[in-house]
Amino acid sequence: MLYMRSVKDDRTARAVIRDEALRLFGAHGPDGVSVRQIAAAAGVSPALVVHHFGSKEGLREVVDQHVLDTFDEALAEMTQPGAPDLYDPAATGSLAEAVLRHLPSDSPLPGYLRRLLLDDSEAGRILFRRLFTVSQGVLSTLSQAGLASEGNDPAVRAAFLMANDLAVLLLRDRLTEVLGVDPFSPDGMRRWASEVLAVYGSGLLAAAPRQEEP
Amino acid sequence: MLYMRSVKDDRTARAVIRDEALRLFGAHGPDGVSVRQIAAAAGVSPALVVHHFGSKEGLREVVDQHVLDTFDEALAEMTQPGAPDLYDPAATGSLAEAVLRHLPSDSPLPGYLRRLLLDDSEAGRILFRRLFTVSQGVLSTLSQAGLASEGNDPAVRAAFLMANDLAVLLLRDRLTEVLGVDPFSPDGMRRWASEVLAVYGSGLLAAAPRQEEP
DNA sequence: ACGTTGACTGAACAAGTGTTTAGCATGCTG
DNA sequence: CAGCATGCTAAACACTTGTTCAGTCAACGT
Repeated sequence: MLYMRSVKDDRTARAVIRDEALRLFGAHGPDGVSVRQIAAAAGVSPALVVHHFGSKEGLREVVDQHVLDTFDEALAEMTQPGAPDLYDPAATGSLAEAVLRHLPSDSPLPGYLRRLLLDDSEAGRILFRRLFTVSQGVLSTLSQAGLASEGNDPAVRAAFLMANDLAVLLLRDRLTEVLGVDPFSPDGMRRWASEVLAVYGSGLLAAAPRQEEP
Repeated sequence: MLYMRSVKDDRTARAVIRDEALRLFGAHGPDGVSVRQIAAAAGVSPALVVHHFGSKEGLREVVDQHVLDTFDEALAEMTQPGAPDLYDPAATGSLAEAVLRHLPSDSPLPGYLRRLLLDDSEAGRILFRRLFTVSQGVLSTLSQAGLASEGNDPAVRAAFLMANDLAVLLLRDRLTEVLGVDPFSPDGMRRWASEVLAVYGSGLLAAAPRQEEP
């Protein structure tokens, strides 16, 4: 448990520290992890952590920025080339899901993004604002395409859709427990998206259509 | 700042400690608050805290239980007598809001409930399960009254509605920032509920009706 | 009046925190 | 080769943490 770095690892020690910090911060929060734990996970001495990043706070800022960059990259990837996913009405409520599908299933990024959104940090504010802008853009595009209405209060409607979307990420573990299925698993995503689509499509009142077989 | 207790305060010191812990835990999380800070806020010595509660962990458990009890009380109040709020279709998406309206606007309870839902604690699991059951009950009742459909996947639909509802609580500060209005303020609740009602009523596609004037 | 119980405090303790310092290699550059 | 920066560590520092201990004070029952 002391030395976590595998024998073949061409990342610099600095990168290893950053990655382990990302993983541990995401899992337990910055206050729930000590510099010594990060150092042990990275297989280095505690002093090296502060040597590379100045302080624990400095490390946190670097990780924040790194996560923000990675997220932007993933977002740009799916918003630029053809963008079949984003502006598909069937994908309306799964913006976050779409981003997460671009990541390995054991990625520490979702957990860290979750904390960014929940904790009161500058990076979190930036992230949230960016997501809100995207949500507004999607709603606007759908509206112009005649696939949705912006409603009486477009800003609130965009916020509502985004909040609903993020709720799955924020409450993932809890939902997994009561539903018996991880909403981010293939099966869970199918079931969740199906209901979201039904409600967004024609409201709560509409009679349930037959289960469609693909 | 040292002695927070007002001169007239008939609560026992034990109750004062519990209340201050509730407030501080809700604001900064149990790990973000020291026993000394709680003691100072309550105007007592740190030793008295552990004298009454055994340990910091013991205090946390008592506060958890206290919050759970208070919440159940508030829930029972609005689910029993006539229950005009709960099973009103116009109140579908505002279960949490309805509970919060029963509290003073500066109550520390919402913040603590938020942490219960987000952190991985036993009390949080119980709370979430309880909320899920209520959501299922509401959906079932609305369905029997012909005011909503349970959809193809009633459990997921109930979870979806609950998650959307809770998202406002979890993201309150962030939403306040991008929208410029607190979604729990009278104005914010009106705007938010209006969009929720519109979407739940007839989906995203429906044309925006005229703003209704009461 | 005495003794016991309970609320309560100041001081101390062991453990863990982030950070500093001095020093050891190693490898590049003059 | 000398010199200097770089990556890195062990040890220590000052501080905070939760908790313990000995003891004071007031209230209450006998």
